[in-house]
Amino acid sequence: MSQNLFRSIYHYTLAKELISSLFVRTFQPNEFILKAGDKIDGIYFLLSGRYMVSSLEVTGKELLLRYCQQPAIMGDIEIFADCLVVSNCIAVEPCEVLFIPLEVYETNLKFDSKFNQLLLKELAYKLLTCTISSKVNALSPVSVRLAAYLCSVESPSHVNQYIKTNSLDDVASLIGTTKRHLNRILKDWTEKGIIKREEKEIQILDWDKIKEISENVRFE
Amino acid sequence: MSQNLFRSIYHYTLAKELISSLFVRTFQPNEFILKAGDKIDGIYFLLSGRYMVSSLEVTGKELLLRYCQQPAIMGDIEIFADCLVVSNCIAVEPCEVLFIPLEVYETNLKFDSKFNQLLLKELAYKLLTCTISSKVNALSPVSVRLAAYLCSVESPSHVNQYIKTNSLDDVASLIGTTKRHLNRILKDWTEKGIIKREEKEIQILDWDKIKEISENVRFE
DNA sequence: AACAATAAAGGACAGATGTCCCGGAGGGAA
DNA sequence: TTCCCTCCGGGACATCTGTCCTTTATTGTT
Repeated sequence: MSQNLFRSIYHYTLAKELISSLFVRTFQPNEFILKAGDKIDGIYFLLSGRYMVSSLEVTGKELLLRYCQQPAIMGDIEIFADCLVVSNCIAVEPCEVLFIPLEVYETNLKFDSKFNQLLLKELAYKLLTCTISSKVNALSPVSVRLAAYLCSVESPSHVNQYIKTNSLDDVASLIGTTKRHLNRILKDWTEKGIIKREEKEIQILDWDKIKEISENVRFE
Repeated sequence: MSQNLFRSIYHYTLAKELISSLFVRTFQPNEFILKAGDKIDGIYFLLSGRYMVSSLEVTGKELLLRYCQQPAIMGDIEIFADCLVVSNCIAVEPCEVLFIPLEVYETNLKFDSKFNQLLLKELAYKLLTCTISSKVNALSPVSVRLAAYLCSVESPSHVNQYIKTNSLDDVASLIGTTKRHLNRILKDWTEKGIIKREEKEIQILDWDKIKEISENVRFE
């Protein structure tokens, strides 16, 4: 998919103003790539790294919508649904992002059907996964969502079976529950020997069990 | 939006094979327009009527994803995410649907940027609403979801404040709960004079109250 | 070191929701 | 009419989850 992207953009390398208007931004972990409520200024293509998408509720709760890795596009919903940024996009690893200003899209890429196909594919994929997580949120208990969260967070940089709980409170609001309840579940898992808690970290002793509990749900 | 659709399609009225390959299908209430698991054969544009989108869970539960009215497009997710039909689309009113076979899209419309913009807009809109319902499913109690369901179902043909409960069981699974629990809520509302139950129907006495309970959530 | 401020874990309780099941109403067949 | 079957509403109970609060651990300050 990313090849298509570059092939598609490559068409325009002859147009100097296009080349010069594209640039790569980098974001550090916990940095906002997009912030809910902001006005959208272009299309963002993730080149490397991982970010998470979450939304802030009226209740003050933050709800995790999904984790994304390359290829992933930000800003598409807002541009086509013509609305303000609806969800926060927050880097969880250092992220390189190719930025295409809105004007450049409007004047150059809007009429490129290859590029549009790329956008269509991305939106369809997002919708597919959103549909799934909508169902999960409706029907799965917290233990499943927590296991799914752990599986989703697992990444090459975490192979060491340690998950930094960037505060249990955060994790709780991300999956739509409370710290109190997470503690209950973690205690239960500890007694069953699935995990071990030490310091501020959770050590997963039995990944297979966690995966089993997650019922194959993933936030991605 | 539908004007755009027709303008976009109008471009091709000179191509006889295109004209002859487009046709309108009609579906009666409760008839499947798309059935989960089927192979997708084209793009469907709703011209009139209403349908609902629901998905069948492994648990055997059916979960309501949204209600749709014109303008609405079916088949786009499946075509662009290249997958089998993911959700059932079931007519709830007589529906007229313009059908564009996949080959016609591939050979004629795929390169029409106006048409693609239309598709992008639709997908972005769906994603926006799906994001919202995902949050609702995660954070709203059943009473809110039930009120929201009633408000979503309310339509010109239902002005008479009667909602046919196409079996409480159906409604229950649609909003991701059980009939038992719906009965609890309905009993409570009855005692508060918000509704009245008679025969197999629910009469809404106080729409304002229902709307208040729904917290502005809608399945559409 | 002693104290104060803050955060984390978990107990107690309440409310929301699911499961199981029973009894009554309605409808069809003999 | 009588019997039987099915469906519906709701009681009883269990489980899941949230809220409130206490206790303990941790960290920073003097």
